[in-house]
Amino acid sequence: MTRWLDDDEQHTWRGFLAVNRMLFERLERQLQTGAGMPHAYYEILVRLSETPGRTLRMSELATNAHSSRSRLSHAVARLEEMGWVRRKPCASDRRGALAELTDEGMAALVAAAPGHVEEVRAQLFDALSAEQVAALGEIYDTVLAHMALSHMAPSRTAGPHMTPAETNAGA
Amino acid sequence: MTRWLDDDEQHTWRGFLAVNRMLFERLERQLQTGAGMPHAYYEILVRLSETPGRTLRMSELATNAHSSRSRLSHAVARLEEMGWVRRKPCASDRRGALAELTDEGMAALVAAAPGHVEEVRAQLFDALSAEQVAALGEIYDTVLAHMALSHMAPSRTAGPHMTPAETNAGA
DNA sequence: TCAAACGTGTTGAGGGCTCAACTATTCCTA
DNA sequence: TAGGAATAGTTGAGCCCTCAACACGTTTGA
Repeated sequence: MTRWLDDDEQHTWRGFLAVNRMLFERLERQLQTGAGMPHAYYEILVRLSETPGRTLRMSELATNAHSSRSRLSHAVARLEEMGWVRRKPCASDRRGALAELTDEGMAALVAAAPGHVEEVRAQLFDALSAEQVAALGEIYDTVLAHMALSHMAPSRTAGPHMTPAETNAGA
Repeated sequence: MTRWLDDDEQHTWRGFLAVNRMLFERLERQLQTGAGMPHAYYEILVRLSETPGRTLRMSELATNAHSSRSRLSHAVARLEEMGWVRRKPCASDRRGALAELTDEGMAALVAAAPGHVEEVRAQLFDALSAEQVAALGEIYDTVLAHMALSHMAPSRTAGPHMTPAETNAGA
């Protein structure tokens, strides 16, 4: 019943896993030692910095930074301790909260950016041609569109993943 | 000085980040609720299951599963508690340790695999044509080859510690 | 031969994340 | 316009991971 991965899919999937783990490990290390923050925090600062007024509702920030509400709440608490973000009440909705990037936070981001971009370049883009970069971007767009759809469509039946080798595909 | 990302690169990079966070979030959730293990542990079980004798040296297992030694050590401790893996001394090198997949561990993997594969398919491969799958696999191969090289031939010019490099907006 | 260097694996502290439960506010509708 | 449902955000427990330090076995070279 299970639609196991064929050889091409298996190969691509293992490449995906390897690239992701290695790339993120290196990015995290670079950001942590070079700028004292994990990548998730960097992303939060970036999104705030791109917003006019450098201020966003928590929930909107969560969406932009691909974060859960809970994760963002913990993260902003930490970022507040560091003095990089400030919480403010939301005038139009008293349930809400606003997160505002402080000048110190902006400075931390400006200081972190060059080293981070260099690492992304060194690990990823330096390996790829312009055509490959474009192709990769299109593939990601396709996947994102698909994920957004499947998020609304229901019915997840049980099904399998990597073949446990010894059981053979049967497993 | 900084070689910022151009528009295509920026677009691809943001797609990469979005796909990765969403995909892993869904995979982790599926595996956790469906099989009671995080993806990192699933990967460890897979690598062991693929080895004749279902046994590997810790360091080799770490490499295969894209794990640090420390992470693997913690993980195997946990997997031992669950009864899915057993540690054994290594005869040829008394520093070493072997990790062996137990029958219970194999059963857990066989039970977990269908649901996991289905999720990978639903979230990723169902969105892509065979050509896209192949193209993606080649791109990952390229990146992996590049990463392996840059790992040995260092000379990261900017140095591991970046001085908060004053300048430039961007982010 | 034996000490220094190296390799292998473990440990514990600390931090980030998920999950579920919770408070507070706003929306919806009868 | 009250009451329930939905939304916004927070919190704490528990788990996983990283980092640095450690223990111990092996290799090397003077």
